[in-house]
Amino acid sequence: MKLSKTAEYALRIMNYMAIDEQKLYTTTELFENLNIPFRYLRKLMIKLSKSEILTSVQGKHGGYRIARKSLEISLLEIIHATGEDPVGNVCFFGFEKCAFVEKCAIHEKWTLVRDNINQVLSKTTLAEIKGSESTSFIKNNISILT
Amino acid sequence: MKLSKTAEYALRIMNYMAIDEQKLYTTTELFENLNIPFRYLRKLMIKLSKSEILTSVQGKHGGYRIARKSLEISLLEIIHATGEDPVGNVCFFGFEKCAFVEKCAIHEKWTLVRDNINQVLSKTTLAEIKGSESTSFIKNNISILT
DNA sequence: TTCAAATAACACCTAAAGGTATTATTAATG
DNA sequence: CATTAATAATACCTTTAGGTGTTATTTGAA
Ligand code: SF4
Ligand code: SF4
Repeated sequence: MKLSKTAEYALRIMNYMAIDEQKLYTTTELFENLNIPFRYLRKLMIKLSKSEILTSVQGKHGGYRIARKSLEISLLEIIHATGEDPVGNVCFFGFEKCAFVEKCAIHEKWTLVRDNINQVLSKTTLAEIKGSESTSFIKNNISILT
Repeated sequence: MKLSKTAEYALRIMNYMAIDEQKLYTTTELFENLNIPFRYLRKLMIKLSKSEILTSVQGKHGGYRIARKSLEISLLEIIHATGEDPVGNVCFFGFEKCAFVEKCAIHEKWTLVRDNINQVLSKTTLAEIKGSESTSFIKNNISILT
């Protein structure tokens, strides 16, 4: 189970910003800590700021601040803010309409798998997983502004 | 949880061919029943035939036959035959190396999700899910040879 | 009132998955 | 031995996710 890069990035961002919900974070600070391509990060921040989970402040000394109640939102909602749906409600074989006359033997099993994913993502809140200063990220890679 | 199109196609193919493990199936027959783009299907069949889960017979009256023990292989192995790995063993946030000093709160939960997917895909055999003549596919869409 | 430091907007580029097209090869059969 | 019906091989096209580049706008402060 791999989430899309974009979803992973959004989760990194929110997880990091949740450390201090008062603070205004600049894209540069996020870039230096989260190892996300700089310009892609900017684009993503703009997208996320349009979706109620964080707000932007323009101008000098501007930045982004996590929305008040973002700590109580689920990981699934964060992913949804990127415009994706990692769970879906699709056929195991990818058929548009069920192709079998009767349900095939994998149908229920697969439904349980999807339910499991859905549960974890929709019941886990940002507050539960957020990092802290002491568990801050290790910069694995050299980050260079492009 | 959506598998890739290619993985879904491979599963459709194997599931269908498992109905009669003796039979030699032509690409045309598969195309007419599985709603997979014709030329993409051909390419995929060649790929699958190189991976021990099915064998090809060339020439007139040729086709593909499911490998003897394919009924006992897992769904995961079928997906692997397409060159993909739907489970992975990656960080929830997509970090290459773990970015936290200590494991974050989502790590274990996400490991369980991946384990669940892995269990279902690796423990379910083709024999368990295979269709039969009576539960054959309904052709939802008009299929046109291109 | 100008400068600097931030976000916003828009357009473009790249890589990978998915899908097509064409030609070559194989082998049964009249 | 030519025909035909199948797979094999190779190359190319299309769409989309991911990533870059450039210019405009906002706003605090020298
Ligand atoms: S019964 Fe089988 S074919 Fe039908 S929707 Fe479920 S998984 Fe797909
Ligand atoms: S502990 Fe957290 S950051 Fe580290 S590998 Fe696990 S999910 Fe990723």
